[in-house]
Amino acid sequence: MRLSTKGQYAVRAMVDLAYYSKDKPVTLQEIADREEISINYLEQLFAKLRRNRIVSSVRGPGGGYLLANRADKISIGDIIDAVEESLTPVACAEGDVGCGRIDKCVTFKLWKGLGDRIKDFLSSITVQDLCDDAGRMFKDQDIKTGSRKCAA
Amino acid sequence: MRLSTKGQYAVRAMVDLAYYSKDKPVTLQEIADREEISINYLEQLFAKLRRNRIVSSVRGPGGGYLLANRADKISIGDIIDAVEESLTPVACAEGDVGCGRIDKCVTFKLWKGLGDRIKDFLSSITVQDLCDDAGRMFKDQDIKTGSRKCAA
DNA sequence: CATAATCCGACTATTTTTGTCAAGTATTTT
DNA sequence: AAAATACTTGACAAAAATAGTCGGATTATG
Repeated sequence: MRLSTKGQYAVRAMVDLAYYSKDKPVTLQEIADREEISINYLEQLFAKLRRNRIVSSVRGPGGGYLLANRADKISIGDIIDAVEESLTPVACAEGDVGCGRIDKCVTFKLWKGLGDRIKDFLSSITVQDLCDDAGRMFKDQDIKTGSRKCAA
Repeated sequence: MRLSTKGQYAVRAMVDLAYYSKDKPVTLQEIADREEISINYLEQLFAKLRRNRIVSSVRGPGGGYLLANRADKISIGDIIDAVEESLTPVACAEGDVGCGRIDKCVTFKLWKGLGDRIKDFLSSITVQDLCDDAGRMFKDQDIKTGSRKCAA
C-alpha cells in the first residue's frame, strides 16, 4: 500500500513550485536542486502534470513552469492522479462499475469504500494548505531544508 | 496505491475460511479450489497468518485451518498487516517517528494523516461483516461464485 | 546565431510481485 | 507400523512495475 516515489516527488515538486513561483516561471533545474530530485525524472513528472493541466509551461530562456490554477484549487489528489495511475486499492474497484459482478463480489464494497476514503482525504488537502504549513515552518529559511534528507 | 494481490487474496481466503469453517478445519485445497488461488501461494499466506495468530492449524488427515479468534474480532487491517508489509503510504510515515525531521518536513503530516485514515477504515471492518454480506448475497449458492472471475 | 529552457521517446537497471517447486516434518487413521 | 493427509521451509524464477538515464529535438530570447 505504498505510494510510489513518483507521487511523493510530484507533491513535493508542486509545493515547491507553488511556494517559489509568485508570478514568474520556475525552472525544473531550480526545483531539482532544492528538492534533490533528478531533473530528468522531474521532466517526466511535469510532462504528465502539464498534460493534466495542473501546471503550464513557458518554453525558451526565462521559461519554466507555473501553476495552471490557484494553489487552493489544486488538491493533492489531483497531483497524484496526474502522475500515478490510480488511487483505487484494487483494480476491480476502478470507476464505479467493478468487475461486472458487483452484486456477487464480497470484497468489492470493501475496496470501493477504502478507495473513497483515500480520495476524499487527498481531495480535501490543497497545495495551498501545504504551502501555508511550509511558510509557518520555515519562515526565513529556504524551504529545501525540509524536503532534503526526508524520504518523503 | 494498489494493494498487492497478496493482501487481496488473504482477505478473500479469510472470508472463505470464516464462512465455511463452522467448527471443523478447512483445508487449503478447498479454499484454493473455491477461490481459484494457487495452493502453493496460499500456503505462504497462511504461514504468515498463523504466525500472526490470525488462524490456527490442525495437522493430519481431517486437518486444516481455523480462525484463531471470533470472526468479529478479526479486522481486515489485521489480515493485511499480517501478510503485507505495511499500510503506510510512504516509508517515512512508518510508526510515529518519521524521518527524524518531522518538524521540518512539509509532507510528513500529509502522509501520516493518509495512513491513519487507511488504518482506521480497515480496522473498522471485520471478517464477520464480510461474511454477513456474503450470507445475504449468496443464500443457498456457493460462495465461490462471487470471488471467481473477480480480480479482487 | 548562441543559449536557455522545455519537450519527447527510447532505453536500462533494479526491485517487487507473483508465483512454482521440491524435500521434509508432523499427525491421525487404519 | 504404514499410509494418507496436511503443514513447513527454503530456494528458485518469470514477469511486471518502478526508478532513473540519455540523447536529441523544439522553441524562444537576446
